[in-house]
Amino acid sequence: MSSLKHLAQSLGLSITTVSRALDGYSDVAPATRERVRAAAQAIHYQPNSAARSLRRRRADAVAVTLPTEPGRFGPPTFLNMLAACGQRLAEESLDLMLLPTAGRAEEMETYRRLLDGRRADAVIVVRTRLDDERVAFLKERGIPFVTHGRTARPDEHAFIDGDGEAGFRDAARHLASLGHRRIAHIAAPQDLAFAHLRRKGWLAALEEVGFADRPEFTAQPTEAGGYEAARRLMQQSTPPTALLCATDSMAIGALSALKERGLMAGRDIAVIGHDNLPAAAFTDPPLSTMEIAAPDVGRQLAEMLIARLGGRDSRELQTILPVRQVPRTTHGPVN
Amino acid sequence: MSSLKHLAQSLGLSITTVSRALDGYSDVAPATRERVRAAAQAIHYQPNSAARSLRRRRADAVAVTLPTEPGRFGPPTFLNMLAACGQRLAEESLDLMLLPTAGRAEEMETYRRLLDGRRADAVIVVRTRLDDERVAFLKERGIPFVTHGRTARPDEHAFIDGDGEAGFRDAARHLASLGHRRIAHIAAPQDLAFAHLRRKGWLAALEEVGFADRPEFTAQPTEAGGYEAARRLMQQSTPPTALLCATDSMAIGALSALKERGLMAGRDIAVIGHDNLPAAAFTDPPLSTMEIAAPDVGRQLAEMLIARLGGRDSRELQTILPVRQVPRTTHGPVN
DNA sequence: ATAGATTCCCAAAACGTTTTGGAAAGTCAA
DNA sequence: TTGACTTTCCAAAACGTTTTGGGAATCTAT
Repeated sequence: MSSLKHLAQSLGLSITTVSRALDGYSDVAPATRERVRAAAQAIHYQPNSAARSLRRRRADAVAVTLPTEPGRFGPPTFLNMLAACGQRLAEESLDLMLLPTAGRAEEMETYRRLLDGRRADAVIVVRTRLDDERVAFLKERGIPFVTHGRTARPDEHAFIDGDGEAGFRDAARHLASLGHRRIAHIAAPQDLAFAHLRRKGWLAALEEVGFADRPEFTAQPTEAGGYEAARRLMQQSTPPTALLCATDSMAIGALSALKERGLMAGRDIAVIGHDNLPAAAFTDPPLSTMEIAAPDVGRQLAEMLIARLGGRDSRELQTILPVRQVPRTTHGPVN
Repeated sequence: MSSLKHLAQSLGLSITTVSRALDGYSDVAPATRERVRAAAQAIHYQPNSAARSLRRRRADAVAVTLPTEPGRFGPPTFLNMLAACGQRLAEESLDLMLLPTAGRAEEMETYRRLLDGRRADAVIVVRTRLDDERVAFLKERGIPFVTHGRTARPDEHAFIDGDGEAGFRDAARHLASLGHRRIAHIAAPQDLAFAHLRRKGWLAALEEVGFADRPEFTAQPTEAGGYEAARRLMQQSTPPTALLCATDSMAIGALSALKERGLMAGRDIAVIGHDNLPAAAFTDPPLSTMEIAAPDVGRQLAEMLIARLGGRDSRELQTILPVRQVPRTTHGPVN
């Protein structure tokens, strides 16, 4: 059964030598090495991963737990990011494990099982919350990890994030410069770090230009959430003239609500989203939005994880990516 | 280091007894069993997964390879399906590994590494193609697997799929009954099984009612693809009065192209998609579409995988889920 | 009291690698 | 020829489980 043993027997060599030949050690004669390699190739030899992990004391796997609280989904492009990340990890022969969890208790349980059982060497934290118990747990345990999005204490761990705060500040400023005086924010739940920062950027711009009126509504980061929020905001006695939405999904919902009230985005009211989803270019009218100005967040995330596994200090691994405005039609002036 | 050894020492028992106590064997005294369990709980004992896999000769993991050919992405809801699948698998303590691959050569390489190295016990095949070398490989190797979508020979393996053929047949029939005479199909690449079946359903309905005119255009299953296809189809001298789109993403792109030509979907032309994406309810006008009439495809997929791992015959594991029409506004009559 | 069951436990052998600590043979300098 | 190096190989010990095949008490039935 044992493949290495098999190989050794068929070659008349010891297991040790075969192993070392395949790993390219210098204490095996070049001729032998080649002979072993050829034989290994011939029988499609692949070291048994469990045995290797056991001996080398590492799993060669990275885990990402996926909170699937009902009604809350990540952006549709999330899988693409994971895919890019996984591809880079694969180059280091690290596998990506996807661990969906429902509810926080279950999530911590999963973490424990994972880490006490040495099933993964490192962890990716997504849908990061401002105050995130997962981060606390991982720090305490000393497991390498990178968060996608910041926590309230980002200086204490590795993370990668877009500069949503600047993006929303810039967008709100721009709207103000176009003459908007009532710039509303359609917010995502504020325990999520990205949602908090985007709101913060919006708020900063409003304070800056001295608008006391700061209409906002918080909803789930989905089309339905955006629809509901826009409907509510437009019901006010003096409704906003601009809607700055935490995500494109919300903006798409908002567009639909506006249409129902006979308003045309980009003419009667401004709408801006965030993410630049593929669908955003095809809404009616085409959605003005913003996006992280890096084509390969997933890959960079992987890179940081690899660095972390290689012992790099987490304080050197804190990336804030610039956010680029993608103006289309819906941000137009109202007056 | 060895945790089981640690436990044994601290309890004054043998490793064997501790192991068997935790596994609930009957040849350990109830009192001892409880003592061991308490101690294990106290130190958060989790069996080392590599050691366990090595000894039990199974990885307790299921792999899904994710083709990421440029320009082709899965539907945005794909991650949700995987999450649901992973959750069910977790209940059987099976982990889900996500292996993104670019290009088919790399994909087969990944399969080999995975299976020769005994890294996964079973495989999920997604983005199934009509003639799929992955399926051939897995069948030859005798690895349990389930495909998401059928191949050209679906009777020979386990699969789960929606009845896209019936869905598109029904939709086309309905359009014909509304008086449409030129019902076009916006198709996805025909090597993908789902795309082939949907086109087949459309074609069957047209043959049935005797329409000789069968306008169609094939594009990538994205908004951009749908946009391009719609534009092309509408340029014809006598353009179609209905667009049956392989996916909602394509339909969203098509809507945008129609709007540019001043056409209002649901009044001037009919549009129907497939998937019932969250965004489909919020397009303008709201998109008529269809969806798999099961809320838990991911879970069912997991269930089949588990059955397969339990030795169930693959011929008993072939699920075709009915497709339900979701009429909204865009399917309306043109005359 | 004794043979046979039953209950509770354990030593040791796997599983398939990697790595340690040599050993044997060959080379070279004196 | 001898001693010191090199080169090339290998036996054995891990890594932490699970499982096999008992063994020693204790209990039951005669």
